[in-house]
Amino acid sequence: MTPTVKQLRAFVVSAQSDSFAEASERLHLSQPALSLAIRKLESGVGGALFARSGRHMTLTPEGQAFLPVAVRLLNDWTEAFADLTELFSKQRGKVTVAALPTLAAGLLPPVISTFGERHPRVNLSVHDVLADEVGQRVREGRADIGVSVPPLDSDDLAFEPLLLDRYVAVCPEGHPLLVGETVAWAALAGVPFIGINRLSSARQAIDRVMAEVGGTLDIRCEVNQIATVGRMVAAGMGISVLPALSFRQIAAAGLGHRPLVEPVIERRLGIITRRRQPLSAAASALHALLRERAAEAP
Amino acid sequence: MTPTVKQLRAFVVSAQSDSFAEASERLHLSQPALSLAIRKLESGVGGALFARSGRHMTLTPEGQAFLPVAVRLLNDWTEAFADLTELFSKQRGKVTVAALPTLAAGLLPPVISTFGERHPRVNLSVHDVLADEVGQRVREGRADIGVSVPPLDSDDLAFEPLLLDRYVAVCPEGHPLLVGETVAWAALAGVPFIGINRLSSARQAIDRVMAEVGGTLDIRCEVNQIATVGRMVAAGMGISVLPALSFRQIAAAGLGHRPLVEPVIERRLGIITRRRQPLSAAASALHALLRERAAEAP
DNA sequence: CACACTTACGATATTCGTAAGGATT
DNA sequence: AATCCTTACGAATATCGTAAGTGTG
Repeated sequence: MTPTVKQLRAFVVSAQSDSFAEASERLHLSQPALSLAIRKLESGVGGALFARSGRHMTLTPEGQAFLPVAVRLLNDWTEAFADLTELFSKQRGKVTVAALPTLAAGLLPPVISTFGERHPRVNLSVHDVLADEVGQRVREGRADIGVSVPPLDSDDLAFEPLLLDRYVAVCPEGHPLLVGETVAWAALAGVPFIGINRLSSARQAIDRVMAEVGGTLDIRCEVNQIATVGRMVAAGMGISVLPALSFRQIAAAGLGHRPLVEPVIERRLGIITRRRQPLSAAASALHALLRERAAEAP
Repeated sequence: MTPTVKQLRAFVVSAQSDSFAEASERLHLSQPALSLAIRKLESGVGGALFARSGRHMTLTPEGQAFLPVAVRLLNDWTEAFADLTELFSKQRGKVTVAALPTLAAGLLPPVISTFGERHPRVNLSVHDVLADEVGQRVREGRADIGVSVPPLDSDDLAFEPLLLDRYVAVCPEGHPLLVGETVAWAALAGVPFIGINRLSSARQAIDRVMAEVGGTLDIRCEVNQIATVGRMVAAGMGISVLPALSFRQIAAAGLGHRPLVEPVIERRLGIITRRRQPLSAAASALHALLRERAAEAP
C-alpha cells in the first residue's frame, strides 16, 4: 500500500505548521479530514510520523528524518507535471520541419512567423531539402512534419494535400514564346534552357513531361538556386520552367512567364507525416496553421 | 490539479505494455478503469499521452518524453516509502543510549544482546558515562535513552524507575565486618577504604550517608574501575562500598559482602528520556525491552 | 468478424464535513 | 476555560467492474 500524493502533501504542510488546525486551513481541509489523512499515511508506513500529546503535536524522529525526503519528492512531482503541462500548452517544445527549398522560401516564412508569435518558446527549425530527403527525414523521425510533393513509397507516410501548383515557362522579356497566352510543353524543345538541379522534384517532373511529348531540352546550364535561374533567364542565356509558386519568389523586371499547357501538369503539394505516429502538440499546432494558411491564400 | 500515484503507475505500466488490455491485467484492474485513469491523467496535464487509433495504442511524443521522468518519479516514490517502512519495522535505524558505567556493564549487556538478535540492522551504541553526563546527553539529544539515577533538574527530562538497588559493604574474606548478617554504615568509619571516583553517583551517595551518620571514611585509594576496587579489596588493601548490582559483576573468590543498614539506602535506577520528544521506533523497542527485563530479573 | 478501446451505469469504497468527546495548558 | 486533537456518523465524491457500443484490421 503506497501512500497518495494528498497524504504526502498533508504530511509536509503539517510538519511545517505548528498544529494540524493551522495545516488544515492551508490545505483547505477540515481538521478531522487532515487528521484522518495523516493517520492513514502513518498506518501505511507502519509507524507514527507525529506524536500527539493532547494539545501539542510534534514530529517523531522518523518524521523528522522523512520530512526532507518528502519535500523533495513533492517538489519533483509537481515540477515534473508542470513541465509536462507546459509542453502541452505549446509554450515550450521543439518542432522540426523538412520542406522543399521552394516551399521553405515561399509558403513557410509567413506561417513560421505567426507560429513564432503565438508560441514564442517553441523551438522551430526548418530544413530545406529535396523531395526524397523530405520523405526520408520524416520517416526516420528526424523531422516531425514534411512539406513536399507526395512521397513515392508512402507506406508508413501520410500525405495531406495543401495546394496545387502548375508549371510556367520563364523567358526574358520580348521572347517569342511570350506572344501567346500559354505555352505548349512541346514548344520548349530545342530552345536554350536553364535547368535546375537534376535531382529536384520539379526537374524530374519536367523531364517526365518532355519525354511524354517527345521533345528534348537544350540544356545550357544546371543550377541549384531558383534565384540564379531567374537571373540567367533575364540575362538572355535561355528560358526555363518553374513551378508557379517558385517563380513568384523571383518575379522581377525583365522576366516574363506563361502557363504551360498540353498537358497541364498539376503539382500536388502537401504535408507529410508519419502514418502510425502521433504528432506532438506543438507540431500539431503548426500542422493546423499550415492547413489554414494554405486554404485562405493559395 | 496534480495527478495521483495510481494514475502515474497506470501510465508507466501502459507505456511499457503493448495494449491497455495487457496493462490492465498487470495492474489488476479492469480495462475501462485503466482507460478512465489514463484519460483523467491526460485531462490533468492538458494533452494526450497516448494516441488511440481504434485497435492500436501508441505513445505521443510528449508521452515518450515524459516516460523516463515518470519511471524515475515512481521509483523515487516507492523507494522513499520503503525506506520509511523499513525504519518503522525496526529493521534499520540508530539508537544511542547513555548509561552509568555500572549499568552499562551489568544490566545492559543481556538486553543489548537480545535486542541485537531481534533487530540486527539497528545500529545500537552505548556510552558509559557518569550520571550528570547521562542527563546532559539525553537532554541535548545526543542520546535517545539514558539509564541512570533520577536526573537532578528534571524539567525537560522524564524518569521511569526500573529497579531499586541497595549498597553492600565489600570486604576481603575473613574480615571482621563479615561476622554479622548486615553492616551498619557507621561501622565503616575509620576502616581502610577503597573509594571509587569522587564524581560518580554511587560515591556521592556514599559520602552523603557517611555525613549523615557522622563518620569519616579512611580513604586509602581512589579508582575509576569497579573491577579494580574488587581486586584491591581482595588483596587486603581495604574495604569498599558498592551498589549491589555493581558488586555482582565483580563477585569472586576472596571477596565477601554484607548489606549496609542504618539507614537502608535505596538507589533508584531507571530510564531517562526527553519529556516533550517522542522516541524513535527503534528506541521505543529498546525502552520496552529494558522495562521488561528489569521486571522479570531484578 | 474479432479484437481493442470507449461509453454507460449501477455498486462499492474512499474521502469529506459537521457534531460530539477527551486531553492538556 | 480555552484550545487542539480525536472519534462518530451521514453525505458527497471518486473509483471500480460489468455490459453494451464503436471503430479498425
